[in-house]
Amino acid sequence: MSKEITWTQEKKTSFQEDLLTWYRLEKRDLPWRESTDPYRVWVSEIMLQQTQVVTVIPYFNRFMEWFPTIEALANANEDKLLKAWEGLGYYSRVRNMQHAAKEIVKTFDGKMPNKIEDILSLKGVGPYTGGAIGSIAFSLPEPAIDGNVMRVYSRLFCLADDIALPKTRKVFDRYVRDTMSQSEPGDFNQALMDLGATICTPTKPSCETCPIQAYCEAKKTNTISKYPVKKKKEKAKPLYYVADILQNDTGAFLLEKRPSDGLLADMWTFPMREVTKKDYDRFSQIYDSHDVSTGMVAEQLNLYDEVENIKDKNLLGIVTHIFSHRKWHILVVQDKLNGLKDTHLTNQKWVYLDEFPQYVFPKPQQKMVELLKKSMNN
DNA sequence: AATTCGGGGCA
DNA sequence: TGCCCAGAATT
Repeated sequence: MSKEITWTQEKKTSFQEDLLTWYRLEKRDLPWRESTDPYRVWVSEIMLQQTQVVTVIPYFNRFMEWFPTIEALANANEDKLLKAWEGLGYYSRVRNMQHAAKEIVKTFDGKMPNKIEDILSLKGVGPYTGGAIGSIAFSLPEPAIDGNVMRVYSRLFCLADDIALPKTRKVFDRYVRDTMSQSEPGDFNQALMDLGATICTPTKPSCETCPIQAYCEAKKTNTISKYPVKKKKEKAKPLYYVADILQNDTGAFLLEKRPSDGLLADMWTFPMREVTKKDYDRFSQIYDSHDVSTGMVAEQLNLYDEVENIKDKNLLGIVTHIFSHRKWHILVVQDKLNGLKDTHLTNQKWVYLDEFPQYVFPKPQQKMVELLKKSMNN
């Protein structure tokens, strides 16, 4: 079924040397490369999942200050932990990491285990991250196959397997395992990542400066642009919401904690409710056609009866936010009367503006707060 | 095997 | 806009 690897041992060796030589010369200077301490490698690899290097750097430095050791992570306060991750996304990553840290303290004497099976047993550590930790921290000859590596190898061997399919990772595993450096697996894996990030890029790769162009089948056959093969993703499904900004007579705002599972678990937002696209459109069209810098009252537009749920509200603005699989459209409204409304829901809380930084806000909420602050300055 | 998890960088 | 990013867990 899949192609055989036809490289001689001599070719493999010289390929590895060319790649490693380039890496020693050109490798990026990154905070987590100051050492190969397993904890630092682990934290960086988790943060780097589906996240670009430039985004991770400040988060990584702060995280290491706040939680310098595995034990510190295991014992960390949950709110502080989530706060350290605020804005980074995929929040289950940090919950899983603490779960794993506790496991390491309990089962592995507080030290990252050095056997690949044990590393892979940790919550949140999959084939990629396990290979990265194993190879970089413990020099285990394990591949670390991510999007970069699949792109590089798909071109190197003209592999047309759809890299969006789960089973394709096994194909690449075989190729990388068979061609990687056994003596310096950590540098080899990191070299592939750097190559994918700086030379063998998705569009317009710099083949002229590529240290392994002589080995590249796609370069030889002038088919670079055909690789990697990847099925297109579904578009994000649009969802429509109204968010209420309510303020009590002491000036505090009502916040609501999201459920413990699902999207943005345990994070705080203004109370939101889903509305139909029809209701959303009606109101947002009106919004588009008017100056909203001073806010607008639906009531004044005789839409009182047409726009259910949002009458009596001042529209502060619209927040949109794109996740990987859905797109939120949020009408942000404020009760036009500074109401004396109260709440008895346990997942809600009255919070003053200057206390907001103590709460973990996902991006859409941060955007809504910006709208609120802007309106308060007018 | 398909879906569900955020958010930003960049043409 | 659409694509990609040092992916893993859940269903």
